[in-house]
Amino acid sequence: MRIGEVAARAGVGIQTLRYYERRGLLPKAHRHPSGYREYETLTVRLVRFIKRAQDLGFTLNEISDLIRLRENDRRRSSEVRALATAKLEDIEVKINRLSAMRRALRVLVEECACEVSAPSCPIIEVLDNSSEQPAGVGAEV
Amino acid sequence: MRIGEVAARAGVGIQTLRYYERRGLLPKAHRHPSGYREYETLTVRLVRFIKRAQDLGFTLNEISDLIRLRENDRRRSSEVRALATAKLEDIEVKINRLSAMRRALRVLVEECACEVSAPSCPIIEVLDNSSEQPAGVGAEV
DNA sequence: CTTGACTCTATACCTAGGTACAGAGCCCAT
DNA sequence: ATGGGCTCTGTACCTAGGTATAGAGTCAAG
Repeated sequence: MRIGEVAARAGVGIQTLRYYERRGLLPKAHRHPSGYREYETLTVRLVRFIKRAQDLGFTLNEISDLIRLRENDRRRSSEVRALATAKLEDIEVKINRLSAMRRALRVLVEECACEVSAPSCPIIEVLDNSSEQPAGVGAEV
Repeated sequence: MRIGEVAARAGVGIQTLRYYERRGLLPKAHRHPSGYREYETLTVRLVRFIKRAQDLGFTLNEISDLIRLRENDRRRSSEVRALATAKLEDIEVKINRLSAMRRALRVLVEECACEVSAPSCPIIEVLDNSSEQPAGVGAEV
């Protein structure tokens, strides 16, 4: 698969793929004698993963960490494990905060639905407290 | 409360607050005769909300929408409701994707814990499928 | 009544994450 | 064997979201 097809399938520009390669987010592509890059289909999924992780607020460096986690499984396991655990906590926090936002928005939608004005603003209120326990406690999905 | 205190409490720079005001994310601050801005304590929470929402992958424009939702509760309710519902769906998607990442990372942490190598990579695998369920919206990128 | 910390506006600059040329080399259907 | 459409490298440019600097005014403790 050549770069244009990967780009089309993953929904990004060609430049972006080359940029990711330079950044080390994508492995150096295998090259044809002509110099053309050749990709496996896995790459498409990898790129989609990157875009989604970005949409979840991770930076490219963080995403790089996440991706690298998969290659290292066995070797240097304590180090890898520490990183995975740290990322896991970040994710828990994000989930908690999003859950809080969801709750607030649901209240808002219901209020709008029955044309009754809100007593106070749920959106900001909820986020004040409900997000600092990254131990799978609050709001399971 | 003056701008420096708000900045310190919210954990951002002074410039950032002025920037948010210019962007319309924060309401125009009330002014002293001297020209100094005066803030209520609510502003600190509002700013923290903004930073957290950013960390969850929302742009300042999207955050602006979210903030504006609270003021509009009753009037133009169908419009507000539509926006709130749309945001709610974005949030569901994010939560689903984060949950998928969490599942994948948990697998990884457990594998590392017992020193056994992974059969395949959970991280990218999981994200392929598990994120498109909230109200049949086909994730555009 | 001065001195040091704070604030004002305006403008310039910075990083992250792309995106767009320019000029050249492939590929392949006609 | 050639023209249209790929791809290559390299460099320049762009947007979002700040961050820093300059030059001037303000506040309050000593």
